Amino acid sequence: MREVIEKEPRDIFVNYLKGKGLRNTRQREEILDAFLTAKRHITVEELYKIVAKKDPGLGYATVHRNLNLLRECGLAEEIKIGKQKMRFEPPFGHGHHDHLICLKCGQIIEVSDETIEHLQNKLAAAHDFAPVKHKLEIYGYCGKCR
Amino acid sequence: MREVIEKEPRDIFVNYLKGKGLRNTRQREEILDAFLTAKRHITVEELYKIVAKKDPGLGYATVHRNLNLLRECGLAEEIKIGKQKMRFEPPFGHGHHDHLICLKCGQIIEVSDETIEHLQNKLAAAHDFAPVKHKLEIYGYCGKCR
DNA sequence: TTTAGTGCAAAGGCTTTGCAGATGT
DNA sequence: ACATCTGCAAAGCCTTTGCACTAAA
Repeated sequence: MREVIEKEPRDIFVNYLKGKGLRNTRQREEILDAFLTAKRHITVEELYKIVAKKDPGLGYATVHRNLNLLRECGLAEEIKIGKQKMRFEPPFGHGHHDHLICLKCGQIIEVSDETIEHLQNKLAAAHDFAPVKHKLEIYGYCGKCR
Repeated sequence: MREVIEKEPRDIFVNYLKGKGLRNTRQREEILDAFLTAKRHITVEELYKIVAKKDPGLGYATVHRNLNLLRECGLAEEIKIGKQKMRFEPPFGHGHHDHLICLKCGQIIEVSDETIEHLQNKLAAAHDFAPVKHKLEIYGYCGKCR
């Protein structure tokens, strides 16, 4: 009676591939798995090392190519803080991208609050904008570094 | 009777230089001016072209070096969206870093709302965190692209 | 005059691309 | 079978660095 709504990251990816006539390969599975399982904010190099450990022949370029696909379909987002390397962020908690970021030690605390959904809709409505998702980053100092 | 509180971007920069025993040069002035005057989210190349027009001998490396200083003292922030080039964002509206970003055309609408200040303090308080500033990005589709 | 800054060019570091062989569909 | 993928290595693109000269303080 109804289509399965694509909700799981894996489904989103597979559907995206299908929609573009792309194929699903062993390497794609491995990279997707590693990415989704990873700690937050993984670098390309970290991801490469993880997959290369299981699949030593896998190439760096393949990681890049697939990370680009993951970004295109909305599963990966780049973030860069200060001089740190670029990192890719997996989709946490179904659209919760709210972070407290320590300016000193770089620690990132993930938080969540409903208020922001309302705020999002309110701001969007005021600017003829259809919101899809948001990202909130609060910079400051964590308990240890204060 | 009282010190001038460093508030203007220019003062922040000059004080930062002083504090580190660095010098103020013609090139620094030009780059700072161009950066502060620039449209939002300028790329290194765009900034280079602006200053190089006024001062043809000025080198690319100098722009980079000074952009790094601007970042170190908190005046410049890197942002990257999708496959776009890295951009540097000047400090707008005294700490307002709230954007509506169109997923299709890439347009960035700057917005501002007080609610978020409260939200920031609330979230920070709940995690033993001392907030300094925030950045909110709402992704979606603008009126034209909807 | 002393030390940091600049410009240039070379070096680095990371991402993308070209190609031949491998592999989903 | 046919078009896409992969792995490798080369090419590209920015950013950073080394050095001799210039210029703030």
